[in-house]
Amino acid sequence: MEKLVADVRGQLARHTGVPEEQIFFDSGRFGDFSSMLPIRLAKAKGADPQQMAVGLAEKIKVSGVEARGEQGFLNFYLTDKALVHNLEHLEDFGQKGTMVIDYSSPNIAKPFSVGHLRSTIIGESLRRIFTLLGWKVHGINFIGDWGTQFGKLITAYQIWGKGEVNGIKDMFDLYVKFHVAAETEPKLEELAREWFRKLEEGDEEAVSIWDKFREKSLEEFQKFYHKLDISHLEDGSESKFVKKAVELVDDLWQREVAEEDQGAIVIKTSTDVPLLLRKQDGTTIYAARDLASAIWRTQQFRPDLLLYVVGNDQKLHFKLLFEGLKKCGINTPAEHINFGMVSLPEGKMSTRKGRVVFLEDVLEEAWHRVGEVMGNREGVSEEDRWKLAIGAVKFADLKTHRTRDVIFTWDMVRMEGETGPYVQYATVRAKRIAEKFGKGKVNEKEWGDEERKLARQLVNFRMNLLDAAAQRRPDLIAKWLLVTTKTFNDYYERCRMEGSEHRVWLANRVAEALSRGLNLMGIDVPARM
RNA sequence: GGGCCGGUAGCACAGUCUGGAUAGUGCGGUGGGCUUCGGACUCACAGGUCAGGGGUUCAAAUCCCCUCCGGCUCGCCA
Repeated sequence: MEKLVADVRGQLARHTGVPEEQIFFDSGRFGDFSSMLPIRLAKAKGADPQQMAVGLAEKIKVSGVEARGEQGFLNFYLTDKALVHNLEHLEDFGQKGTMVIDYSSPNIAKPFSVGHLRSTIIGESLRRIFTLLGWKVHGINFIGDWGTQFGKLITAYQIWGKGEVNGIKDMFDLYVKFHVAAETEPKLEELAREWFRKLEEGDEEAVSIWDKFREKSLEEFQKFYHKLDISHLEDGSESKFVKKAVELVDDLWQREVAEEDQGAIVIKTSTDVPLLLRKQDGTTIYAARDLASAIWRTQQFRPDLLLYVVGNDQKLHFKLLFEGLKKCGINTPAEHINFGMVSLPEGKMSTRKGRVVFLEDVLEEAWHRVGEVMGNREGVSEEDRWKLAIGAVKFADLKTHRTRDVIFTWDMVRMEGETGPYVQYATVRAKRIAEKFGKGKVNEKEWGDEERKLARQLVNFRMNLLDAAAQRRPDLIAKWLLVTTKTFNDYYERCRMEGSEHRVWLANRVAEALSRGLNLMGIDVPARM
């Protein structure tokens, strides 16, 4: 498909003199892809757009593509034969480079909320998308398990928590208690700083308490990863880079890449804010560990690309970090894959104010709602039910434009309309047809407009996939899934598959394509629903 | 105050990069479709000053400028 598009673009460029990189195609509505180039050119020359479109259409000779001049537009239609060929090679991609994607990266001692979900789900989806495209992808979980807040936590533990910390909720209570008490007892902050310094110096007691917190938190995270089917994340915890960060800062200072400023160590940047690496009290801050980690990643994996799936609120941090990386001599392209922040109708989420939605509750609600829709339908296993619940949650999160802020409502676990279960339902249907009527047989000669429309939509997958990868936007795949589902449902409504080999064949292609698309969202297809 | 992002139907959103064909989709509302290859489906209708104003253009939701509203951010947190 891309090859055909590229060929058309090349010929168009040759015949018009417009550089290839200025030729863009719209896709979908008219033909398989289309261009408004004739209108632009005709305008410049004062010619008639439609005549120009027809003239250009005659000049484009790409096998498998029919060009038509329509209302001043150039619309390109794949021939039936080309459509079939593409349907049979929807997933052939060559080998690409290596990349490292930083995603999920929750903070320990804090509950997993719907806010943390986005990085995990978007990152996982990107990992799958790039893997399909032939990239070697390393997913890194930069778990937030270091920093001043652990000094606070240890302080709180010493005062109120002895021996009674069994889960994240307990840790969080300690954290909240500390903040409340610190308002009237400024000494606590000092104590916390002291404990953090001890921790960073490897003090036995501090480390053992910290270790306990860490272990309990990770246990809880693991539960979610299992449930969400996240299994390719490598542990790249922040704490692993403490020593490296300390050494790095010293080294950068000696080499005068970093400099002292108001008692702290910083790297100057193009903005008026420097990249702060070490505080006045001599302890490092997370930027130093981020930097050390990034350097480690480039040495360890030799990647062509570094991706960081982290929220909008850290845009400035990554701008500074990437500048710092360059100054350290790392020239690997690095991108901040920012995503929109989740808030509640009442306002910003705040765990401390109890204004937060926990992931656990969302999954439970989804599970509950699947049950409501399911009624007492038979043949739906426990496993299938979870696939639907998870499908609803993941799809709801992935379908909005990546960078857009989202307001959480319980619509997230809806089961009808533009939802995961809607797509899953169509996929199950298509699969059932395959089970019942077999593989069918390809025969495009029997195609009518209905078949063509469906085939076009399926073939469109490749362009959407490439777009989604290029823009790092899983939501584009989600959109494609919705349109494909709608197209298939429409087809299903009008055309009987039974007794028609070529239609059964097409239904098989639908089942494959939808399953693949859902897989890229991290969503499984249930056997029954 | 500076920087970045957003404002499209009652609600949630796509479309903005790269101006162009009738501004789309879902939820909610109203009214239809089961002699079913699975109704978590489907069809139709109602619903729009594309925040407001100005500009560029044959053509603006889309590009430029101004204003208003909301979010994020602006070194010793992560």
